[in-house]
Amino acid sequence: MAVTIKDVAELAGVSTATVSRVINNEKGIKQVTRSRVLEAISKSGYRVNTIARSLKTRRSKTIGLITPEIANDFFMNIARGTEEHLEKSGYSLIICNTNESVNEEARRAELLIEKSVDGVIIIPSSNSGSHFKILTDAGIPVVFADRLTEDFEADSVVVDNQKGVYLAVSYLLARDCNNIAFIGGSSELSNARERYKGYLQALEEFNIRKDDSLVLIGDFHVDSGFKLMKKIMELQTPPEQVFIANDFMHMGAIKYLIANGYKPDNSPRIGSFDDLELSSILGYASVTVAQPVKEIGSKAAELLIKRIEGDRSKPYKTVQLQTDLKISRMR
Amino acid sequence: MAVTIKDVAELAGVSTATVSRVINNEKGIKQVTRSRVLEAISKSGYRVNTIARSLKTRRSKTIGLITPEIANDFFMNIARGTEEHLEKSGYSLIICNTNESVNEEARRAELLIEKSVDGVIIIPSSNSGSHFKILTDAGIPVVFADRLTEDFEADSVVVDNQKGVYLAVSYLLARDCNNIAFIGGSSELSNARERYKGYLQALEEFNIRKDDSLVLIGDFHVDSGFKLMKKIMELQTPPEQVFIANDFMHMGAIKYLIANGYKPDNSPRIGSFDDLELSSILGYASVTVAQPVKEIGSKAAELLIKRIEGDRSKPYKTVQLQTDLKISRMR
DNA sequence: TTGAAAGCGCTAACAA
DNA sequence: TTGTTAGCGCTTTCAA
Repeated sequence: MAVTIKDVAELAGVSTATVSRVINNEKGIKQVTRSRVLEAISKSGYRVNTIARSLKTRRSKTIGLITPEIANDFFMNIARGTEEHLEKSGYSLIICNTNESVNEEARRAELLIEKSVDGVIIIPSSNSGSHFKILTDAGIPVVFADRLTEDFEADSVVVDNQKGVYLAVSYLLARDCNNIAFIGGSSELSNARERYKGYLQALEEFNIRKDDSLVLIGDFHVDSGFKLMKKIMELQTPPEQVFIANDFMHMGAIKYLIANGYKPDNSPRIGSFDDLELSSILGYASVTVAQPVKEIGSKAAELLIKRIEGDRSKPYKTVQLQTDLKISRMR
Repeated sequence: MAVTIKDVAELAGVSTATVSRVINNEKGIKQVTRSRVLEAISKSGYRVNTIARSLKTRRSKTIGLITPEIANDFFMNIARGTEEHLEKSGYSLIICNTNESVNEEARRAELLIEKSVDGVIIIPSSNSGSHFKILTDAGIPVVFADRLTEDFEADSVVVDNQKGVYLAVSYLLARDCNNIAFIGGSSELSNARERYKGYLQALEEFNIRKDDSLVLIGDFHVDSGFKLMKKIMELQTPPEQVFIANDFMHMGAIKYLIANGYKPDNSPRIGSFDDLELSSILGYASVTVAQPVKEIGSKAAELLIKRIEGDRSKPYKTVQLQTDLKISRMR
């Protein structure tokens, strides 16, 4: 049986209330008493029982992260930002993997309520978020990260996807090229939609008619990048540039090119969203829209803690982080 | 204020004890009573408060994962395996990032005790594990994953590192080559040591004298792979093969080769531990020792749950998973 | 500046 | 088969 506040109280010859006060660093305690308690604590090897504390205070100092995938570099960089920030404020992180399933999202939300988490950060796996209402109904604040849903509003941290792509594509258009394919993601994802908008916006600005055969929609996974790049290379005249809307599809596309003997100088240049370790070194890259991934996570944590510890009634707040255009090289 | 077991009891016209029994699916309850309670539960929107339950039962149904890094593909694949397994058994996962710092490891262990986790899975960041003793002292079972420590014993799940490398290197030696460099990791890490042993074992078997200029030790990160590959290519006569002991250094090495214009046919072939998405496609790879990453995590979870729910006094158990040798192609 | 005591929501003897 | 009740370890009034 572990040592409790009661043991400490006896040892120090004070009441449990006093021990509690010392633990919580309250003031209005005589210095002598405090040090007597502190000594009893270290002598006895006392450790708070946060479960008991939570039951009383109704705060678990734990927050949940609902993510479509746990073994995913991008999401886990968000998680890292979150964890670091929370850590500083004394919160722990429960990670829930949903495998991109809405059902799982709902189940995990339920579970997190039962765990009495103080707040939840969600990277939604689709457009629908109404199943997260149970969280706010239970009084648990929610922050969306990276993506938004269409039917549920909350605080959120996203990147300016449209602008990022717009700047990249128009950079390319302003140079040699007016022939840019686009490999995008499902319209189920807000960020995929925004990125596509950025592409269209750039075309429009340069008075270029959208060519439907150059717009391909994948699912943000490696395989689909591979397949769609194949489609592009099988066009009668492949474009000079291909803009790919996320890193995994980018990876797949490069795999296709390499596997089929397309060297950087006899294949389209690749513009992309997200940094990809090897890509620029391989020599296919033209431009890259880099996003502040960790910051998405830390900012989300910041927003969430503000909600938890501060005013919950304020209007929802959306933080939009800016991307960074990196020029690799042109043809 | 959330609805409690008491509210449900009143609504159903039974005692709280009965409600508790229904919630916990105990038998020996009249069918009528059970359904009346169930109805009251769904009508009232009752949800268990696991905090209160934990305080009473002294089980939090939560386990901690202490990992050197959270945004790391390898570790998070372990985490994924763990999460999936735990999920099925009704446990949640608190993830703690230690940034490869022993101090942080100790801090996080402390924190996890306060959180009353039922068990902890640790991917240690070094040889020393004595600071984890506080966990077992507090009655919390521990399982090491991927690596072992020298001064603290516990259940563990590792891969047969030595054999994996031994098989790979001797495969190479049995073919054309007797000229294999080795890029390894710090002797602070048990897996790095084992892999090196495997290299030595293979050399010995083929009666090849170890050439110290061909053994380079890095830190398992990308940069060090880059630098060490550079060193190798600057040798008077670079070796025919280089075996690289982890995926990040492998990545770094390939980066170096590409950045410096070494094509697959004018550079050493690369044998490696861990699969690397692009490597075999790029054409540098000779052999790869693939490890069952997710399984490390799920097996660790399995062991841990057994300890938690079963006998704690049995001798420590080490599960050694086997690797898989993948032949890419020879020169 | 300190202590007594109630109670957070649940489970588990024990009694009926 | 069900109910009564004590209590898990803590915080927090309220009173002293």
